[in-house]
Amino acid sequence: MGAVKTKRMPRAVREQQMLDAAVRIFGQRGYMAASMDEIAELAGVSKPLVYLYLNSKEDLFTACIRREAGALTEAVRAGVRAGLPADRQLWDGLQAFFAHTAEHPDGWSVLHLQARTHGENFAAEVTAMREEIVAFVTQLIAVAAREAHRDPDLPEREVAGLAEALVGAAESLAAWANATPGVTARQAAATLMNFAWAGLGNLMKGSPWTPPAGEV
Amino acid sequence: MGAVKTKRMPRAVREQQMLDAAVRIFGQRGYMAASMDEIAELAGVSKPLVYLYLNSKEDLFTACIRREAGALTEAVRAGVRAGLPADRQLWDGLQAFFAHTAEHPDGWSVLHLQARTHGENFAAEVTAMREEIVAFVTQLIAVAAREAHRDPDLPEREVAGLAEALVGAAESLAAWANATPGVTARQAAATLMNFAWAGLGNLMKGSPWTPPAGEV
Amino acid sequence: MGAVKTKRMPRAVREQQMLDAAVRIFGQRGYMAASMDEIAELAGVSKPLVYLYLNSKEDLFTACIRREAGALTEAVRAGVRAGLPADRQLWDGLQAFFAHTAEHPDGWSVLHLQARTHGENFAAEVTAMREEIVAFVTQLIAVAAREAHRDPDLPEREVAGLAEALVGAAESLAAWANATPGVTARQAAATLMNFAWAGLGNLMKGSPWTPPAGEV
Amino acid sequence: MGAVKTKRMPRAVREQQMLDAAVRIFGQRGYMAASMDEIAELAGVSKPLVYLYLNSKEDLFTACIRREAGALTEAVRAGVRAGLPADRQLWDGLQAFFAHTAEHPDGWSVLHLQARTHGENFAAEVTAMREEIVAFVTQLIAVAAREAHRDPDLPEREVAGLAEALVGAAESLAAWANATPGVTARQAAATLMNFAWAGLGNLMKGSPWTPPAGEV
DNA sequence: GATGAATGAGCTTTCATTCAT
DNA sequence: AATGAATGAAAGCTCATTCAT
Repeated sequence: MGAVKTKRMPRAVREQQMLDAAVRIFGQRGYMAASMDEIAELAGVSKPLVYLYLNSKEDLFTACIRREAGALTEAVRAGVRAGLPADRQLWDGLQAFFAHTAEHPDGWSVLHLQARTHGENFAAEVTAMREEIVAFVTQLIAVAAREAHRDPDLPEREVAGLAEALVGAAESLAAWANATPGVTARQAAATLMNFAWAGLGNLMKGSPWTPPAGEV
Repeated sequence: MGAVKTKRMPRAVREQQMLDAAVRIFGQRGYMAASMDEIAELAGVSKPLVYLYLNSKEDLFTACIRREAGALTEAVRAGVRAGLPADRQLWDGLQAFFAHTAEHPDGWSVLHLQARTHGENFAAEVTAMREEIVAFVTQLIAVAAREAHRDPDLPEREVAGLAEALVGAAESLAAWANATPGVTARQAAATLMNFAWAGLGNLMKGSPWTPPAGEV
Repeated sequence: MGAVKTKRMPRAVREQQMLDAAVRIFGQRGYMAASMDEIAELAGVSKPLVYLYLNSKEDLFTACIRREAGALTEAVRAGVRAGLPADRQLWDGLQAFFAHTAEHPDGWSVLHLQARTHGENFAAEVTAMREEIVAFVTQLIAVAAREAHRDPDLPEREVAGLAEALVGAAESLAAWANATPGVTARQAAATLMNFAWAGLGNLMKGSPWTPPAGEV
Repeated sequence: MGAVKTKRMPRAVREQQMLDAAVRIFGQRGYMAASMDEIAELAGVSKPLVYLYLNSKEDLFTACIRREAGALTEAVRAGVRAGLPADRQLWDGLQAFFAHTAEHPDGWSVLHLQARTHGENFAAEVTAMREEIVAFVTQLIAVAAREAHRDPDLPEREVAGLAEALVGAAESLAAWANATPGVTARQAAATLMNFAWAGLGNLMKGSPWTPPAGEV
């Protein structure tokens, strides 16, 4: 027959199907425009089952945010190896970040656009993840400063601002790379590394940052 | 007295009141969660009048976007004087940008968050404005390269990516500055200039970009 | 310049303009779907003026019905000359009726369709006119019976039913003639005369009614 | 007990209840004046259920038209037996028609008044049914002509006009019979048969059409 | 004689959510 | 484990109607 309506699956599996559907719908329509009807239909289940498992639209959306946030941080974490020089760690992390967002546009839409536009509660979920990433970058900058024997230390707030700017630039480039055909994750990462590490000033003088040799 | 229900005003005035109210509600609630009832009430008029003048929720939102986009670009334009060195122009422009977004948080929310999350038509309105700004920055980078006698020229796509990153970082810092008490527009602009002009690498070596002397 | 907005005209003229517009809109859109806005615009005046002169939507519609009913009965009356034989009077009246309805489709729509579909009050207005016409036809039938020396008289209710059927057939043919290209008022009248005067039975036997000679 | 709020019934049943209510309200108030609220209330359900099952006001109205049109043609069809003489078939059909319209005044109002006054789409639904009936009558007239050995044949357009007139007269008499106390379906049918078959001319001469003998 | 400004009331439609099985 | 049947509440939008000039 073909697309038989598969029935009676364990709860964990069903839940993932529902989240898959929800992320897709939320990512494409937006939180408010998404209807529980559509999500249930895409998930291939009845609406009451969605409510039985996920409780409410709010809870469902929160679950989506959490899952996608977890997946993204996990992808970045997996791309970075501690112990390497700071710029190498940043380079690896950025590549992982751009690759993941390119592969999961709906998830990225949920995190970057939808969650931030529909109330403090949802925004807070993303903020938590974002702060984790900002903290990682902050610490990388501090390490780099130490590696460069910078003295005195950069003021803390200054570092925070720089990390914020770096992360913001990355988020923005993710959208740009997704929207501009022919821009790969690697290119996006390289552009950002140049911008961040060498700075426009150095670029002008012809001394850009260069990707580490011997990479895949 | 105070908020007396003022009556019978010319259309142009009423329209501005409605846009004021709409920007506030849209900025705080989001496009979909905003109700025409609430907007009308905040504007101090009945709903039919809103429809009579602004036509529909979509048209009202578009009108908000256009007005706020115009105000923002105008503010930046007014902050920059052509003829000055590129870094000075960027510095002035960033200060104007951060000052304006700090003073009009709802307008900024409409442009940066709401308009991009609710359909291509709205997003296109913002994209138009954003491209204007990106073009301005792109040209500044090109001028800077010429001033620095960079040879050969930076590839075009590379410049586009850099401009994109710079603008993205600025947008991100605007939100950060608004949310972090004690961060002024000037400080946000300085952080970003450092990041962009000197680059993290130079910062590490202790040679940051410095604001031009003799400023207000 | 061209369509200058003519201003300040005597009340009677303005009222006719309004009724013209109203008949057109009511006839095409229907009573409920017609909006006072549209009528005022088509009449070239502001809405308050319509209310000043015609009072309310209901009154306006009633005024339309009365005017169009008057025009129709007047047209039929003008087509008939008393003193002629009954069939000649009927033939003349039918021609006048079909000619008038063909020339005033919106007015006919108001009378035949709209007025009967929107409440007893409006329907009653039309019924008054219709009864006048039915009475005229009833009397023609009675005259014809006398001319034919029919004995005994047809029962009254029977005559009423026949008149009703004749008028109903005429109304129906009016719509049919308007909708069927190439059918003239004269042809419609001839078809109905055949049907009514000769009857299908006679038609079958090859003895139809024939239009009176020496006509225009 | 009585009108207990019966709950939880199968969809098909509920749909019929909704159509019953809708025909009643549409028939009495008219399409536009009918409110979905009122229909839902009369059907004993909530408004969302009406929309869930019938989709929209337009679709609901169309469903009403279709159901009532089907019921009417079915009633007429059931009243007529092929193989009998043409006048007998017409006589039977008319009786069935007048009986059905008398028993379902709201349905008849929907078909005859409302559907024709509110847009081409609705009118087209009725026109389809009406054409079926006109075609039936047209063919009866043709058969009658053959039975009477009429030579030459009546021109086609003439027959069409006659059928149109006959049907129009029937429609008109239906309203008249409903509104005139004491007029039965049988009497209405007899009046129309006289009018149509004998013609007024023959009636005058005292040779009316007579109902077939030995009828129920 | 004529109008720009304004509104109360009501309409169709949709949605998140629950009940009974 | 799963669903067909059902709804309270609210949203966007329109309309006949009036006020103040």
